[in-house]
Amino acid sequence: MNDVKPRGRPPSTAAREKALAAAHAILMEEGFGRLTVEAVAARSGVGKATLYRNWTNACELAMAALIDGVPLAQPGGETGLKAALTAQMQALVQAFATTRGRQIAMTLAAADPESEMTRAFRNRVILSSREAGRNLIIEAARCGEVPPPADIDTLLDMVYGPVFYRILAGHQPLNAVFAERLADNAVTILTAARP
Amino acid sequence: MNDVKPRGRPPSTAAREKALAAAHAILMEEGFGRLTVEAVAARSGVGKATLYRNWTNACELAMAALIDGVPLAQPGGETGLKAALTAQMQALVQAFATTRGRQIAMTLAAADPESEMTRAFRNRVILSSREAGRNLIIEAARCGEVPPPADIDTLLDMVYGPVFYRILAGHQPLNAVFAERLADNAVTILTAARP
Amino acid sequence: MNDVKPRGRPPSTAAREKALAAAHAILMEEGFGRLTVEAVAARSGVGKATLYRNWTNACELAMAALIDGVPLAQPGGETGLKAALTAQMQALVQAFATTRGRQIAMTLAAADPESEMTRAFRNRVILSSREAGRNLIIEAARCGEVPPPADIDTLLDMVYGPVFYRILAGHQPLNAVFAERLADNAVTILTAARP
Amino acid sequence: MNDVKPRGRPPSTAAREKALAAAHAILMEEGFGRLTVEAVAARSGVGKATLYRNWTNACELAMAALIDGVPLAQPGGETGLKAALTAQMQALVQAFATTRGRQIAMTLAAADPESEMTRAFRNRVILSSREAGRNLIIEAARCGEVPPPADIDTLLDMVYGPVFYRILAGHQPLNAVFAERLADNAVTILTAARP
DNA sequence: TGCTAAGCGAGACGGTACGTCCAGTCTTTTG
DNA sequence: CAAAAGACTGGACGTACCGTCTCGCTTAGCA
Repeated sequence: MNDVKPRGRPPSTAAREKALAAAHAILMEEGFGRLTVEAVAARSGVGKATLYRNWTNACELAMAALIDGVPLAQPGGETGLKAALTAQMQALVQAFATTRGRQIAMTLAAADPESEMTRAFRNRVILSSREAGRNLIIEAARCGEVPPPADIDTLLDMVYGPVFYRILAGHQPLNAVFAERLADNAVTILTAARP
Repeated sequence: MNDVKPRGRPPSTAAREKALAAAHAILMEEGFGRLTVEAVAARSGVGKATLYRNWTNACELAMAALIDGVPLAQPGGETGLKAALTAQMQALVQAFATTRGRQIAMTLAAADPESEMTRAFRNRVILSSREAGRNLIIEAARCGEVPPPADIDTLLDMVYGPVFYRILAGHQPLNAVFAERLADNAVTILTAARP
Repeated sequence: MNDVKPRGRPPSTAAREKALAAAHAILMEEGFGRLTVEAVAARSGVGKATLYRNWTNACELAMAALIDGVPLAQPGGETGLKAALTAQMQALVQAFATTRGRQIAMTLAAADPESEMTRAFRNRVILSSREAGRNLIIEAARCGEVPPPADIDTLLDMVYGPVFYRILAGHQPLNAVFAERLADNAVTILTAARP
Repeated sequence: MNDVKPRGRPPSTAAREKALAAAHAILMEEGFGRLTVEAVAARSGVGKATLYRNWTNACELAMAALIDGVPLAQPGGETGLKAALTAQMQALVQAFATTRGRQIAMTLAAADPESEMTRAFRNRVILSSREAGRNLIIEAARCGEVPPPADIDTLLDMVYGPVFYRILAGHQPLNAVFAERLADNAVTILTAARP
């Protein structure tokens, strides 16, 4: 077993929470560029050393702050793949068509791609909706609503990738119509699979 | 007309070129995080003041350095939309499946979205391939090869967005098969338009 | 002979005058620390190259600007060495108990002591009053009013040095009483010379 | 009382000492003009921020470096005001007839006259010898060696001012004979007081 | 109850880069 | 051909954060 009681004062969860709250507030109010370790320390009242004890740099702290609060698409009672996918995409687009969306993209771009925290952030924030979509499609295929997809990963990227593409490039708006069209086209690809 | 001869010493194109070359080298050798104005000045022998006279910050300098050197998809003599699109996507994926790809994504994420330079960078580096794809599709529709697309913007985002999605999230590799599948699915959507 | 007609556009005395005027204004309004070549160029409309053609650096330009305008003690019709010396010292103290006094001290301290311009500045601005005092004393000795001084240079330094000492150290004010006491003590030293 | 324990890491005296030593070395080897904050940081290994935490600019740093190391005139066992004063003046002249003398004058001229550090510098470096001289004279008057001086401040300025005058203007050398003559004249003024 | 280990805030430390200012030089066009 | 205009390299400025390191003070489990 590995539950040897550690000696000494235990790490303070209060400090972690205050730090995350301050980081989140700075991200929303001032943006990723202002999210410095020093600023979080000053705003939260947590010492810099404590921050470095919990996160290796400001970027990881940002990711930790952003992980909480991304609303997971609740299943919903939609009937039919198209309706369910459309609902999920609209929720996603709404969640990312905000300040937070761009902050998330910037954070991910700046993060060390090898880091453990980056992996967790990707899975929890970027790819969780993609996995939800995968489940919808697999379920629909299991029910015989659509044929089993040939390359589901590419398909998923074609549904979820455009959202981040528009956040990054900003050439077109993120809105409900866009979400619907993405879902539509996904179903088109699925059903047009050669029999 | 507004072609009054400017007085004083004209800006040195040599300085600009040296700066861009140094910036490009740093980007490729050390990454976007090391592209500081100071480093470019030191490496290029160009004064910091001259750099600030030409670009407002290191990020714009990075964009300027990245604008040159992105290979535009040459038209190619492919016959048929699917072949042409596949060829273009494979070239794009090859171009971005490198260090440069991630650097470009990071640069764009870090850039001020309102800046003039950012707009130019987006158009020249991120969206130029998208416009090439648009031309391919419009031409195919004009020839009657496919029906005229209902929402070509969403369709284009579904083709080009996934490339940047994979660069950013890194959950799946960028390779030729992926490029082909994207092109395939795009044609599927186009041809499946309601009869 | 050396009067070969110079070819080309003759040096502009107007440029020199504008430069000196601007330098003087900056010295009085903003102080010696703000007297940069760039500031003089900007304020006077004279090109930097022209300034460097006429003065080797900002400090020399400052000295040139300060040379003009120091009021030479007019002989005055005072009778008697003590009265004449007192009058002269009071005029001097009045002239240096201003912004200009401190600027002059700073300029001299910052100047290259070997430079030609520094020598001229010293002679015209710092030492001219000392020479006037020397003349007063020599004249008085010639008239038999006082014995011929043993070491007139030390005596002169004891009269004029304290003025700059107080400017530099600022431990005591420069005023008319001080000027009078200096003159008194000088006469005391002169008359107390052992016969 | 006001002895609240300071929180946080205490300032490092080692850093201060290293900085002062480096500043002093630069002053002596390269002169006041080369005493930049950057140079002190580079030479001492102390961070720039630490320097700015302790001194507001390079000039104050220079003054701090010059304060230490000015040899205070040791009382000496001279008998008689004239001998004592001569000895003190000769020591002073010897101390200032070096590179240091001019550096000190330049530093004082360049300093902000209002600053706390400037005041300390003046008192410790410029005026300390003057106060020593004041004590000699007061003591001699107390012993009945000379009459009590009418205006001791002016007298002191006439003794010590000429030293800085010669440093600044450089029209005459600083040497032992000059020191002796200053002391002589001072005693002459003192003893010639109205009977 | 006291000991001891570890986390805590605060804040100074050596650094790196920032963006600005100015020095002094060089290269244009204008008078 | 000199003056003016102004861009150039170079270097110091003073600031902001970085990530590390003492400090003195909790806050716990262990003795």
